Amino acid sequence: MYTPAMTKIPVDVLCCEPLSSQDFSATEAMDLASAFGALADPIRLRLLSIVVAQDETCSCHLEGPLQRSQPTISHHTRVLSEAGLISGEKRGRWMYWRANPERIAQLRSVLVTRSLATK
Amino acid sequence: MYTPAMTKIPVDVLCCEPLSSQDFSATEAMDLASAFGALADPIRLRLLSIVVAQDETCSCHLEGPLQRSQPTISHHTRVLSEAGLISGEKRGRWMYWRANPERIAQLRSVLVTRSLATK
DNA sequence: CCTATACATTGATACTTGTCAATGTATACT
DNA sequence: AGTATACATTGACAAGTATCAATGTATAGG
Repeated sequence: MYTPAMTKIPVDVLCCEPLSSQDFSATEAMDLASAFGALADPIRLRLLSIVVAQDETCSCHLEGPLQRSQPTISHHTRVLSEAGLISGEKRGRWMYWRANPERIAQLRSVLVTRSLATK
Repeated sequence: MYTPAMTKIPVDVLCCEPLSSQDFSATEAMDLASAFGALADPIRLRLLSIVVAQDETCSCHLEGPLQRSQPTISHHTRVLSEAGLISGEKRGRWMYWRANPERIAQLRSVLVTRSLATK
């Protein structure tokens, strides 16, 4: 609302308190943003959901449920892996993927509803 | 590991159990992916961190800390708003932003380390 | 060796995105 | 009315991305 008494108050006070500090450093924000970027694709979200739900998941069993070609699945596992969300181990001809709970928990800890400084 | 006894076992058993169900529907994954996409930018992460830490945040006090032009700030608040992560209210000439705790909590609940089905 | 398999890489294409200058719009004060 | 302010929108451009066909690489079995 706007009352006549406010008309003489300086603009920055009228608007809101100026911001003094930031919770994230620029580099920290870049790392987290790229990790969230790995989750910013429906195929990768469903892929991660499958990997999390299972102890180990073979790449060969992702193409079917996710309805994507082998190179595309390989691309998505690579993105999730480089984001630190999953880790792969090759045994024989097969590639096995596991979720990285610590990294997932780190992203979860960022999604607070009070202040991101209390992470 | 690979033992001689395994050599006669069919490939799909050797590899791992085939996947039967999926935790996310395609449409559900798309909604969540776009929301995570809103977090996939360091400027927006820092912007959200500021908005969460304060009761209300005026757009005019974001350009300085985030070192971005006014149209760019407007763009990012719009992306976060359309993702449901923040809500804006215009009072007079100023735009005030608040965090949406429910939406943030929804994203947090997706980042589980056991099974995404138990969200 | 030779073939088949599982996955990675490359190349190409269409689409999306972050950024800002320029411009538009609504509000507030004179 | 006229001017200044706060923000949104448009347009343009460079950079990034999701996808798959084609190809490369390593492993397993005959």
